[in-house]
Amino acid sequence: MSSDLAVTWRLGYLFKHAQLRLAELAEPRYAPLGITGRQLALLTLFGDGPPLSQQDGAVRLGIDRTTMVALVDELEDKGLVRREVAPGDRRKRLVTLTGEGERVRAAGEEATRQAEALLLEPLAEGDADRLRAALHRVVRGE
Amino acid sequence: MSSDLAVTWRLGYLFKHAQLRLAELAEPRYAPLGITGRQLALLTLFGDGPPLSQQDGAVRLGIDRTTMVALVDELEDKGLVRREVAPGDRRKRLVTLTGEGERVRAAGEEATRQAEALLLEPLAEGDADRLRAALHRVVRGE
DNA sequence: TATTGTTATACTCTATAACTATA
DNA sequence: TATAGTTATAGAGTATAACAATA
Repeated sequence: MSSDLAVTWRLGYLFKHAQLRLAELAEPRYAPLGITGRQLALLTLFGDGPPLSQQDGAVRLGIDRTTMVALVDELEDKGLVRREVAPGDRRKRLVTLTGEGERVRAAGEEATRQAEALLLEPLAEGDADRLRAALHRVVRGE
Repeated sequence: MSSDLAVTWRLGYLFKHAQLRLAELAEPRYAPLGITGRQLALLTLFGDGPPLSQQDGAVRLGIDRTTMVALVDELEDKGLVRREVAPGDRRKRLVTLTGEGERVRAAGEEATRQAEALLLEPLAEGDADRLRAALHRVVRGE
């Protein structure tokens, strides 16, 4: 199957295939909740900490603000989030979770924990923690 | 910028952004060679070990065989690879590198080493090796 | 019948440009 | 003038279906 060619040790290959395997494990667990992994990422983002505008959220996720519009539309259509005009700046729309959105977020995060645990199963516990910490440092660039 | 919200510790987020940062570092180094990262991945795959058919290569990279057709077309148009009918099975096309393809592959792999080194710069050397090994085990699922 | 390569087609994801409203 | 949100549109990247050649 994946053999052991030089290409399988390149970071680009490893990041891509780690992502593919994680999606295989996670998406079937999100499906019963009626959401995709990307939609859950938004629920996690907007459900955590002080309310963010769409623009703020887009920057944090590394996506374009026009992409954010479509994603928020999807969640609003499902009744999982609300747009609210920001007090103090009427150009901004703060995105907050509805009760149902909060419920789906909690269930989705439990599904995420399960999928991540399965993905990391081949690693000893300390190695799993070190993997996550190393990725976090690399992504932050410090 | 990337702050320290819960979402930034999810593996899905970390894999995606690690990939984005790597691409930012690598693509400018590939550009002078006239290739993209994906094209270099093919040169690395087909330049390593015994000749592979398009189908074999597609399976190893985790892409569809119809996608492979288009990618090989690109490299063939640039004169970097050749298609050869497989001796013993006239349905198969073995993909091999031209002299120029081999030259570009070598230069590209040096560029990859530089980009990976920059990405992993925040980590101690042992941690970098452990990151790569942990990803490899996770991707192989064992 | 099954597999490999190919083509045509469609779908997903994303970004760019241009617009409205607000600052 | 600049920023936030929106819409329309276009470009990657990818997959599905159907076909020809070969096994």
